[in-house]
Amino acid sequence: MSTVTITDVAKRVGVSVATISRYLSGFTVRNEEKIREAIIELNYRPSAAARNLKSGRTGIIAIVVPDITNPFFASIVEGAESAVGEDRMILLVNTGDSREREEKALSQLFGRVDGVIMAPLTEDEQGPSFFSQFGLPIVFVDRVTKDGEKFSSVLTDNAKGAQIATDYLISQGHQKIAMIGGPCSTTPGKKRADGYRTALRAGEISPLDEYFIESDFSEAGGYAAMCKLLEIDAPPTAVFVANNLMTIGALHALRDRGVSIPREISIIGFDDLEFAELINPPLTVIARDARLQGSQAMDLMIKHLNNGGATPPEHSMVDVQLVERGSCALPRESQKIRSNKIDD
Amino acid sequence: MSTVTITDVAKRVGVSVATISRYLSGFTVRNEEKIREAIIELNYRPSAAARNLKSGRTGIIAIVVPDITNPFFASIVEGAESAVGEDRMILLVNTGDSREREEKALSQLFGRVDGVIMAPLTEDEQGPSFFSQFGLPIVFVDRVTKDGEKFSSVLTDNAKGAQIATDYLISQGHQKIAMIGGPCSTTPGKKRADGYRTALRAGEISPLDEYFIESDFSEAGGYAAMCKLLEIDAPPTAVFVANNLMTIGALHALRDRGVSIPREISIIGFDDLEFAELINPPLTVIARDARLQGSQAMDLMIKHLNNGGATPPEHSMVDVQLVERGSCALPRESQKIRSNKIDD
DNA sequence: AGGTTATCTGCAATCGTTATCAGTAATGAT
DNA sequence: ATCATTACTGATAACGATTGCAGATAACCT
Repeated sequence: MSTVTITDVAKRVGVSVATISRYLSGFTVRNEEKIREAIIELNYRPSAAARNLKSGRTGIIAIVVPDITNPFFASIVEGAESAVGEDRMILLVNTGDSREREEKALSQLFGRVDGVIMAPLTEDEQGPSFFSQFGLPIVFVDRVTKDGEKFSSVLTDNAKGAQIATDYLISQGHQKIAMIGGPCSTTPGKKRADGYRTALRAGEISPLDEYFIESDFSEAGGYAAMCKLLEIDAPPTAVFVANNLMTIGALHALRDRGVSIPREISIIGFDDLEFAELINPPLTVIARDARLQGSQAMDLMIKHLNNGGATPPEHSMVDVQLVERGSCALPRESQKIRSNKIDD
Repeated sequence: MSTVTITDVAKRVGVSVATISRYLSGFTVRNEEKIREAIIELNYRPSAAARNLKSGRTGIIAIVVPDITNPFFASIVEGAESAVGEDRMILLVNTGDSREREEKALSQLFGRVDGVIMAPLTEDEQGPSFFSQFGLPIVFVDRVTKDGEKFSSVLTDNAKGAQIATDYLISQGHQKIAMIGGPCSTTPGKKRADGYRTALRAGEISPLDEYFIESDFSEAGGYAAMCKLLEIDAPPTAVFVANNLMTIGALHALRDRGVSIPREISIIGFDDLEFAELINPPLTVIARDARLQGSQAMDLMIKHLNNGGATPPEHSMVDVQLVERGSCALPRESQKIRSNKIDD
């Protein structure tokens, strides 16, 4: 039924396939009217496969993210989608934080897409030219890898964000400031930890190993990390949590143990949440425009493709800002927690 | 560089392209070892485009959703992704609630994908065989259209969910029960409104027009609707909100006006939220397994494709359940609100 | 009308793969 | 040694579109 080819249209009109093809490509041809009619009557749609084969272009850009249910990545995807334009589409790959799937996806993507926008799982672990081997144009978003220099990227100012968060806590009088971080093998994990330590040192507080927990950017990880922090002899009076999912986990942990925010502990998250104002107290966060990151990545990719893949890598940086709400306050109650713990 | 074809491999090994092709398809050939080596050395990857052209299959399944940043749809996508299997991939289209983009996507998808899993925007408005015209296998998820009978679908038991929610409010003693609904042109919008009314009648409460607001499933819509409800002379003592985004909006509205939940008003949402336990009070909702809906839809699609597209449409239904938390209570304070309003 | 452009046209090659078909080599049976 | 069977191979025609080339038609000028 739906196997109408350009030949069928040509026969119907009584011209050669070349003429139909030219009509489709926008050239002026003699029987435009009849061709238009024939196409509609036959319900002809050009075969994408055949076009790809001839042109080598697919009109599809892949976007590879670790977890689409993370609102941050969903926003990146939405941003990319909004910038993709009329004549291209997005192919989504959700790697589910599996490196194996990430690699398989990349190799399957070859030939199916014109380019890949991706948030890679880790910086290290792969060889230095791991991503080059696939022969695909890549734009990294949110995270880079060792061969980051070879490809364009759109990052957040992670270090700055972490620094602002930590500074803010210091300015409120906190000294015992903990951090629940992401994997240091990832760009945001590493940079945010750096920013945290830089701010501490600038505030003449020496970073304690005990107060830094390297977690995994997941809700469960945030939960576990917060529990661990609460069990320390001298628990922190404030915690900076390095991403949204871990923040949710941390909040759950605090809620389950009945720890009051910000009376007993102050908390600041990285990445805003749709419901940050709705929780009690409203959550103070470091926010950034994820949609913008996605659309910028797409812009970079399209620019690259439209230039025949001849553009040099470009690196862009999205700004962060502090959104003050109610989850941080003076550390006046910190003694109380400590004495409680000593009773155990 | 990356233009290594099957011919190159054949030359290298000293056999014909046919042999290489057969090797790739799993037949036993004489020089397996040499072929394997040559493929690796040359970094040969079969052209997806050429294969598509020959076979007519792309190995790609599209998933079309109105809004990927809605956690519900993100979960559907994740579920579908998890069930897609080794040899297929997912192409995501985010229509942004635009019917124009939905239609354009569908026509662009033809030939690029083997099938489409979609949550259509509206049931009506399009002609009865609108979706048939594209000649694509479709599985509807969450929503159906007029030609729903022709295609498989995976729906939620929307009416039942709405009924349970309303019953629950009635059982707590509420009489003035409002609903913030979705567009009645959509399946969930219509069915949930039906369930709400059915439950009211069963409880011998006659549905008031004033208490039913047809909104648009968006956060802003939920906000506006809740504001409207609060301005009624005899405002409701309980509200059933028909989806997650509108619930967020409604909560924001209540918060902005300082209305206390559940003291002054009880609220129950449709679709659970990651943070439902974190808000104050924890939100009572009707929950369902969105991931499961996604994976079931994918299963149906794959089954259909593997049978050569010869399977009859199947319709499956995902169950709902009440998750009691703290946002609903007895309507004891309702008089107070009313008297306030009379003062105006 | 005749000659020169300017437009448009059809033919056929091409993209990289798979499937068909006829053919060759190896094996086994007699 | 002959023939039948099996197991593999290579040449080639598709798949459906695009494009360079050469030829045809139309338009334009004197």
